[in-house]
Amino acid sequence: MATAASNPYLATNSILSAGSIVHSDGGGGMQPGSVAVTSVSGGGYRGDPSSVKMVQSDFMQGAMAASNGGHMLSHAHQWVTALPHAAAAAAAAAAAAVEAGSPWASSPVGMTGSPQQQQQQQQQQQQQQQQPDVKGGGGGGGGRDDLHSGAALHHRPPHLGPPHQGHWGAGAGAHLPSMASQQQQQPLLYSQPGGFTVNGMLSPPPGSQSLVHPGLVRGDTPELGEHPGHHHHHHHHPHPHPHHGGGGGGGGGGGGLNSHDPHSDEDTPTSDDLEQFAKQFKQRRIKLGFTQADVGLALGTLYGNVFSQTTICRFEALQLSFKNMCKLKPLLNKWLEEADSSTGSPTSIDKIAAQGRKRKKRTSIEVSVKGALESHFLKCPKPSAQEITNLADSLQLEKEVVRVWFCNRRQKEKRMTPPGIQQQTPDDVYSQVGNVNSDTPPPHHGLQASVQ
DNA sequence: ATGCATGAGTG
DNA sequence: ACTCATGCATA
Repeated sequence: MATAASNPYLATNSILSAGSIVHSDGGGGMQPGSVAVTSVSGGGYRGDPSSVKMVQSDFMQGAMAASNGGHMLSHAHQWVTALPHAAAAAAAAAAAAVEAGSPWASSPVGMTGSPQQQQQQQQQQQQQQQQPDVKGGGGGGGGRDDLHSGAALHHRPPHLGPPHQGHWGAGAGAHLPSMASQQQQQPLLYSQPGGFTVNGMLSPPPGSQSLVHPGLVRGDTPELGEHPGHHHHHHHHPHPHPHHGGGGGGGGGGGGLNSHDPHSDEDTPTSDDLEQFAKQFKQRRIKLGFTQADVGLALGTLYGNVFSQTTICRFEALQLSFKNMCKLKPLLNKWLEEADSSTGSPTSIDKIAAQGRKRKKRTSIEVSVKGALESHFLKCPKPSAQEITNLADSLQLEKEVVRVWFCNRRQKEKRMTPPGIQQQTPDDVYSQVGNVNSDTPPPHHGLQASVQ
């Protein structure tokens, strides 16, 4: 629509324009109430070309793209600008630093029915190993995706599943114990530049060797068990679980060692575990006085993977895919341990700032339009290119916007935590026994409980 | 807390 | 072009 026509994005750089005007797409068709507007934030973005320090993750991506021949998928149009030159240099450095040795345990796994299957068996596990490369801990180089595991990727039988997408939490039902394929990512710690102590908030105890045990020992893994027989018994016990000690303090002196949770670190997390953990995590985090953002940064300084507030938030709310939850749990768990062990640490977090990437301004879609999209989604979650085009046309939105909307919508369906399914009372155990596949009805969100 | 966006990896 | 993991920018 107008936006497309006017092509606001390229203009760019214009941060200046921002401030006050909304880019007028007006020309064409902006009628109140019918189109999407893209809002401009006051500052636009903060591009700081001079910043040498980039967030690792971004940096990595940039580097990779570059090395790829710089061929980023060309989308319709790119709103981004080129990468800062700094990236290149940094990349080189990182590359040099890279060294092999990825201790990733390869867990042989087998996982089969993934809890979240979709009606069409598309590729779901493809992403299991998204980044095979080893990137060592070079100075700072850890990318965000250094983890990931499993190497095994075997196609699963196309058993057509029920058209339901299982929400893992939901049904609570069947969580198979074995969907694991978990990995443990290597904790690469990057060597910090000498004299530059960037430790996050918690200073690791002097002999902190903590992170380095990859733990690959566990015998190989079980193969899993996905019994074809699909008899899933879900128990779904609410297990109130014994809190592990903690307590803050409690233990102070002790020495105690009861360590607690049965499933603490590595072991296959089950949905319940995750749910449990997330809850506890949030609670402790708050108690300790950290924000979600703090945690995200701390993970970066501690383990080399920075995460945003968003991700932490989603983790706590269980709004990530099962796999993703599993990936993050160990890291957060580690943080938690460190965090509450260190009393009164000076939460010093150095701000890393900046990334100089420009993003397309967020388009806000009108409610009415959203409604329309919703309806279409119900009818057809995966519209063809052509359909997207018409739809976009009729709604007066850019095609790209519509496409993305659908992608995001699908993701939302997948990750589930239909808010609402948290844990129910023990009684429900009975109720579930019979339904083999109790598909989770569309969890209309609506109730979200926990507040923060 | 979430909506829209980007990009790597896969077909 | 899609899925998935993530995150900036917002509400």
